[in-house]
Amino acid sequence: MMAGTRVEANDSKNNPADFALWKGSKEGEPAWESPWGPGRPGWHIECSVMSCKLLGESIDIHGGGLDLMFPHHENELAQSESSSDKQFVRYWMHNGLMQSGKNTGKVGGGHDKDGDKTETTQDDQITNKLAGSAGAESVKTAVFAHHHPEVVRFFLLSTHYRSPIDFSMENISNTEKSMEGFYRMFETFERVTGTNFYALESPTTREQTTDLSSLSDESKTSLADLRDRFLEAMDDDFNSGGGIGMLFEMRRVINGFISQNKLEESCSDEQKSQLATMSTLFKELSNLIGVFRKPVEKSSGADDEFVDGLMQLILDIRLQAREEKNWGVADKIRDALKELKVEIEDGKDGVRWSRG
RNA sequence: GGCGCAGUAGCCAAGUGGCCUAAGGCGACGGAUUGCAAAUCCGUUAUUCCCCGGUUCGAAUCCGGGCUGCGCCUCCA
Repeated sequence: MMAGTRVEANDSKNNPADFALWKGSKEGEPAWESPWGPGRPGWHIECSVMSCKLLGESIDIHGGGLDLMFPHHENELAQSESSSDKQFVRYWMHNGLMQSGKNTGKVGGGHDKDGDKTETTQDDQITNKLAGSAGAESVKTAVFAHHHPEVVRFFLLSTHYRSPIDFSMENISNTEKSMEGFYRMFETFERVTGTNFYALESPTTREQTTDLSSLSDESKTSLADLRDRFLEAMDDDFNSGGGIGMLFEMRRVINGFISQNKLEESCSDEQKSQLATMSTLFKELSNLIGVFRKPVEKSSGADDEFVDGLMQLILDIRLQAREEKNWGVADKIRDALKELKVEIEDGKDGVRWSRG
């Protein structure tokens, strides 16, 4: 590092590489007595101390944003090892920063980069909120108001942790859309087997991995291959994006099994059990990255008795119209409901509806 | 100015020397299915990986030089 290239070298330092271990406290700040007067630990000390106290003098993995490499992690390393005389960290994992197309900069940090604010989009508003001082709390209000945390998690995992990720409502919506197919698959699973996907007991260790021996050779081979590739990706520096690709492929295999054998129409006990095996493997792997562990609660009043009653009435009328081949009325009802963000699907075994 | 990260299809994104005539998702288009849709399944959608050189039998992947975006080199954490 070239000391003092951007900021004047500080005269009070004996060495330009020196950094503050202890800071004098300002008005109103918590302070402790010390040989140098009332003060508090410097930022780097806080982390060294907490890490040492809670995790020991040596730890396996230290994570953090790329932006903290210098000076924070380097200083932590220097002081921790000077103090303990032991290796502080075995592996450093630095994640790429989240950035947002226009108003770039790190999201949720303490810096206030003033960009030219010529026009304001929804993304800008949210980005501005994220970059504000309220930090984590505003992330919650801004993003989680529109998207379930599971979607946000999936979004973050869809790219490699070391890569920068572009934050935008469009990108998150895209992720949400891509995930709908998974939730629909779980619903189909329940219709076919009569049991809930989330109730499946899936293994949590590699040794106990789901036993695929009851499956046909074809499904067994493709699923085992996808499992191997998933684990290979995750073993390779936590390549969650690569792993997620395998999850999508497993979805296709499972949906294909359901579709080819017309399981929605009739399903033998053996087929139910095979479907459960496939889904268990899917659950095993997806749970590894922390998704699809528990049901996502419906946001709108899906279990509202009044709404249910009304919907039942409307769908009965539409069913009658369809039986009389009165497509005009049937389609009018479907279109009108769509306007109200209620989706209708005519399945083999009846009509399904869902609020968007 | 120094150091670091990134640049892959319309968009998102994996792949970092031969398995790449480059996963997967979204979108688009065709087919099966459907009364029509929706959902699902099948197929098509990058001879090419920011640009220019080089190394190599072989490069998206390595090296050199550009261009572009971002981070750090301040305070705060």
